[in-house]
Amino acid sequence: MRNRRPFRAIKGVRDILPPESEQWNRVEQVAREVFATYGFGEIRLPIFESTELFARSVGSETDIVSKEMYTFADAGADEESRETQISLRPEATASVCRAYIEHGMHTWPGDVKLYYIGPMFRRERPQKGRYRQFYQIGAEVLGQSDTPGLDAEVIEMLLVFFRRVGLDTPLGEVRTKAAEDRRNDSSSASAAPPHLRPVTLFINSIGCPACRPSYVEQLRNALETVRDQLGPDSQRRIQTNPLRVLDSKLDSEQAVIETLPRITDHLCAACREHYVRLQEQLELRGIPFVENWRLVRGLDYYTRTTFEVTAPGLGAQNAVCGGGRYDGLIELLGGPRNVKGIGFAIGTDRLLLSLQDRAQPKGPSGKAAQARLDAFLVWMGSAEYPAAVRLARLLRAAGRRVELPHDALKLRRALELADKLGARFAVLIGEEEIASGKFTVKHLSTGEQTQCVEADLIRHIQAAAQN
RNA sequence: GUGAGCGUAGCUCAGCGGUAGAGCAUCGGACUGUGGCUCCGAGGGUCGAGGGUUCGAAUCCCUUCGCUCACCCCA
Repeated sequence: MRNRRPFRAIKGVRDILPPESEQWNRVEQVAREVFATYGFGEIRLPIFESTELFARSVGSETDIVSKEMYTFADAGADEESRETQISLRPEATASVCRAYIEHGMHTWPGDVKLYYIGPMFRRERPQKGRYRQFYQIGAEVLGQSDTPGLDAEVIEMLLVFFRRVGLDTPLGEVRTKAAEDRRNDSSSASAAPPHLRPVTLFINSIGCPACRPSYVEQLRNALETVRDQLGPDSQRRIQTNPLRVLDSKLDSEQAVIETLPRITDHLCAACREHYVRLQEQLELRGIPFVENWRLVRGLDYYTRTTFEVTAPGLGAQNAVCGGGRYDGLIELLGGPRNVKGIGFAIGTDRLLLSLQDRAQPKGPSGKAAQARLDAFLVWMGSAEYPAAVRLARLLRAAGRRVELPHDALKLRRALELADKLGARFAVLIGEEEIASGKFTVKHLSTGEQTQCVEADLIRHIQAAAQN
């Protein structure tokens, strides 16, 4: 603490340090594997885009665009250019759509399935599970198809991922005839114990340009009649965005909101049909869901299907994933007509929070627990150092994790360090070892010590690492 | 943008008017080629910052900054 004002991370951003960063890599790796089995390929996107892209797609009246984006003028750009205003991406669906159009992906065979992994930026007040730089794992399907089976498969993939990564995710088997018969045979239905607090899937349909406007008008009228029972935020939204009133959390507004007209009662025939069939498709896949007519996503581009997954252990911000269908977005951004889209975004920070919330105090803890060292090389004098360097290179080439101190340490000190770093073996390289050509290998948890030549030593350490 | 709680050593915290402490961690010693245990010792703080009250402030008051949680909104 020498400096008067040491540098600190900017508000709302944070470092993810080694033991935890391994979990992040694991989670992201599972996503890659699961998504690949569903035919998705990774798209790597720019961190910033034209501000206009987000204004058009997410919606210029949304909170995200109107007050949460990190926007700046690109210094080198032409004053007249539309590209002058740049924003750090607050979400990635807009970028995926831009890339889809830019690269003519509508000519690709079949549906275009893409996933992305990376940071997003929103200038909000930080709180538990919410950061100004946060991370998302997202997936999008773009193409001609808008069949509910596709929506259901995207949700299935999401839940398979959650389960693989270790969240308690209720996910039954696919309901074939044979599966139904088996189910009926077993007398006791195996309901999940309530204390497990599994993730919950909420679904809704928010209609399409054919039916939503008239519903919004009805809702607005209904809201006007109860205006005096609403708080200032909700009163303001009666004009700006009546749908947003629905997901208010104010206790004082809950009773009134329950009396409002519900969009699911005002869908057009096509949207109604789509929503009903979505539910059938979810049931077919053994996916439990909860209808939530108040689930209104905050982005303008959504149509029909919207969904959200909440997980335990997260505080007030308990949504780990949000998603939905956005059938008009590609065209809105100047792309080809009739390209439909559906996708989701998982909040990685929140996912990790929920995983860490599960009690899991097994095994060694601390720095030593994660990346376990296979060997700590102990050399006694500068004459033995070259032999240690050579051995380190050989062991590492074999894939072992090796620590080689580069300053002379007393033996006592070296073994103590090896122990603290959680090494499995200490290899002693001193005068005796050089003279005999045999290294001394000490197994640190048992204290057993043996002597062996280089080839045997490597085999020995390899073998122990395989279990 | 609004509200509440909290800021003392690297970490977790005690002290709450009399001039800075503990545990853990780090480093050294007891212990010259044998770690985990024990014992001894050391380093490390403008008690978040600024102002006020007082003979005297880490302690009381005000302001400010930071962190956390919540509202808002979203992942």
